[in-house]
Amino acid sequence: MTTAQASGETRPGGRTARTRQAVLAAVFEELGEGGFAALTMEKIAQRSGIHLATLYRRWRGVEGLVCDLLTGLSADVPLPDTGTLPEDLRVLSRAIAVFYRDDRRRSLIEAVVSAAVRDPQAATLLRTFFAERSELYGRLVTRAVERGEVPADTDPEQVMAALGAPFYYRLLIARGAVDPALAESTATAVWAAVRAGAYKKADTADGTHDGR
Amino acid sequence: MTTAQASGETRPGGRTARTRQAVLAAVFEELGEGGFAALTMEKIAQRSGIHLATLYRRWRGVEGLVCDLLTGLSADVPLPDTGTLPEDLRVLSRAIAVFYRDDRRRSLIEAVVSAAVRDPQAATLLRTFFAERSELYGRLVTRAVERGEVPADTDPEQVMAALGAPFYYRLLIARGAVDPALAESTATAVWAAVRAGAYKKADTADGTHDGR
DNA sequence: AGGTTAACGCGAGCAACTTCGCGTTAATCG
DNA sequence: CGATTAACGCGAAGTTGCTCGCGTTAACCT
Repeated sequence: MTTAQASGETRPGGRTARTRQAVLAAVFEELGEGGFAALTMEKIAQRSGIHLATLYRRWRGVEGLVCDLLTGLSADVPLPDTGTLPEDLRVLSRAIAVFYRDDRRRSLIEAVVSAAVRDPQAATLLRTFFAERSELYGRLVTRAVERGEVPADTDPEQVMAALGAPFYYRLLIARGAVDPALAESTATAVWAAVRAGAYKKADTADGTHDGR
Repeated sequence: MTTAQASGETRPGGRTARTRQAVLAAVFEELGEGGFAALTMEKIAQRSGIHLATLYRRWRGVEGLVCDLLTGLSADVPLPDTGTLPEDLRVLSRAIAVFYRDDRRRSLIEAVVSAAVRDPQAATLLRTFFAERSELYGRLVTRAVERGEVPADTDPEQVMAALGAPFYYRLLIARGAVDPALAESTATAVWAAVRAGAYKKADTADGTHDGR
């Protein structure tokens, strides 16, 4: 009891981090070849060189793996700031389209959505992940409100959901390619809808919008 | 060889149809309680009273079951015809929202999307199913074009995709309830976008738009 | 440097899912 | 009405996926 490390300490440095990186890299590459359907624990073990039992111990299964990969997916898409909302929307929309041109990223989203249907833990992760993104990119809208470009009670999160929705419809339902045309039409549509006041706050609840 | 029924004939009448109906009903109810995650072949066998081996023989697995159920899902949503496109869009949007208030329907869509990620056959089914629906409800837009309400080269299928997208985003990504507010904002947004000409045909291809 | 103990490698063992062969039931037709 | 044969019921066998116990490696601390 003289030592400080005592009982159940976690040990994140060195080897642990290295195996994690190797495994997640293997998952990402494997997703590129055959998608989630072909994603077997055994294949990942082979490709990463990490033993099968270790994978099950740390990640429980393929659901856990893709979830971990999603959280580690850095926000490669920068926050646009062109000065006007329609341009910001267009830039962001194009960036999303480019983002999903990569089969590995596309398959990753498919995988997490599929996992979320089966596993409540994955569902929570997915929800919070996109909520954070919506909040982050919602700054575009907040700035536009401050500039007086759009109605003052425009809800940034609704706008960002509207911007993303067509892409995920294309990915998951229509199951077609995410092409530049989709990016353009989506940006145009959202801008028109925002101007028309389609995304006002508290459509369902009444009152108490902050008077700041 | 004198008989006409000869070799490998299928036999759709009577018992076969009855078991199919019993099984699909069991799947539908089971989806209501616990969703796709809790959908086990054995549970369906118990609830429907059909033997496990029969289920595997006819449907291969849970993916096949939910796919069959989707195709049998009759179009309960009628085609609106109020006289103006914005009203038609609003009525249809509300109908979709009501449609997905039923947990069984919601879980069914989740299940098929999840299955489509894993099974190419389910993916094809999903794509064609929604393509047919888009084509069907696209008549709303075609009529509006004929009335001169919207730009002549408005693409009906794009409009219908735009109308559906926010609901599936809510269902699959945000994983929240489909509330009336979503229906209203979606209808308003799509109408504004259509007026702004966001959904013109052949954004990606050049030239040769038909001169009628 | 040396001790302690997470984290990993390894193979066997367990459990759930899926399929197979055969006998039985009930559509379909002469 | 009687013959034929899909489709189904039944239990057992086969396969896959996952877990467990134990020995080994290498971080972390003094």
